[in-house]
Amino acid sequence: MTTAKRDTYTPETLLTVAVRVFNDRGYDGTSMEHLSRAAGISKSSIYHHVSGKEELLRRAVSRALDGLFGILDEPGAVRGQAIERVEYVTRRTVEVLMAELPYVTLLLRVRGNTKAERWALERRREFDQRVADLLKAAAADGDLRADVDMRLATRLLFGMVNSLVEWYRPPSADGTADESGHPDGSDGGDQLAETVVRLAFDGLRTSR
Amino acid sequence: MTTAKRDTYTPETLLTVAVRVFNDRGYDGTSMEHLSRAAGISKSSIYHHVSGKEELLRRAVSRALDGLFGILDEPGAVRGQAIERVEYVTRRTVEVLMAELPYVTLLLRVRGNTKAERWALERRREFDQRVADLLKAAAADGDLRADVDMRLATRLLFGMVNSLVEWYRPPSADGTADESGHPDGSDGGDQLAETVVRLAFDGLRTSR
DNA sequence: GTCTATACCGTGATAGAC
DNA sequence: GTCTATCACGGTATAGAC
Repeated sequence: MTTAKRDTYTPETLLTVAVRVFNDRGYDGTSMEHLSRAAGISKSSIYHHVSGKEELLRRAVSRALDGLFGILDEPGAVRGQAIERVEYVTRRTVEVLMAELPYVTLLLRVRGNTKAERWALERRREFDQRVADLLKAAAADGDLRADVDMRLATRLLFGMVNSLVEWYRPPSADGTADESGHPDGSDGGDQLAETVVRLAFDGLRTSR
Repeated sequence: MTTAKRDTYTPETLLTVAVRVFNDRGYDGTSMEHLSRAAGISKSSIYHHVSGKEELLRRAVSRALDGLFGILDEPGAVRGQAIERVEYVTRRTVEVLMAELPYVTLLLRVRGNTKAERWALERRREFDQRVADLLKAAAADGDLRADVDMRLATRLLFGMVNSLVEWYRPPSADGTADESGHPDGSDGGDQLAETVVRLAFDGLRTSR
């Protein structure tokens, strides 16, 4: 915050490194040894900043959940027709996924083995439920197809949206083409969110 | 195979148990101790049947991949209009996911830390590529929307389809209602595959 | 085919010097 | 704030008796 060059770690900067490794090897597949090598400091130095592996996980999923729940309080999510709110939340969820990619990635992969993980799963279900309620309202308005259960529709919608974490890679900061195997959006920037919404709501087929 | 009651383990029956635990705790989060307790035999007895944890993983993802690649050789996937073949493969993928749920679940969660995992990832990409080619053909026919890159469309389609492993639970054998938190399809049986196809290709919105 | 006992190593975490 | 040294534990895997 104060110094220009951060040469020493804070819990924040350490988190950045840790989340990257967690996403690479999986949380359970990551040892403190792995983290220490990635951070360039010794194992014991890590314990100077955080209480252990699980605190890093807690901080990471917290950040992801804050981003997602924040959407539900935005004007576009609370005002207007249900169908418009649904599309808004969908679009914003894609945007939050892109903006907080590593944190959300970790959140979506949590299994529930520890207390922090179970808490994360519970809050995720809460978020899904809130969105499912929105879908139900839009269906009641006659704006979403009546032949499909809206809980199922919500699951499939999130399945599509959340899959972003498996393949989306942010454009590199220096205009260089990203050749990391997983290509980046290739849609020009925020266009991706719009594409996802159109595909989810209007379908893959040629518009009739 | 020969005896009616299997009281002793074979690699096959052991695999059934192991895959369940892997999916529950994550592969890396599962120790041989966990497996031995779930199987009701000692750790060392497991090594009598399989060479170790990774062989169990290899067998599991193999089975999943066989199921998926099998689809591409079925008549419905090789004959007819591209758009029809795409819908067929999509529907069948859902069905294979349901039929081989635990195995495919494990496949879809593989991270790439070991050789077996990297091989699985590679074959998955191969399958995705084959389907992406089908989508491109259907787009060239003018049957899929021209405003979306078909690689992106394939990813989102698989995102939706593959999400099944996160929430679909097979109906219980004894007709009892499934109250396991994650409700089962609730769509009557094979209807689910049809619903996914309709949602993916025609969208969530009311048909115009 | 299953067991107990054990080898051996990597794990998360701590102590204490600098 | 970082290090080296060390601990107790749990991990995979093996040996050999029954």
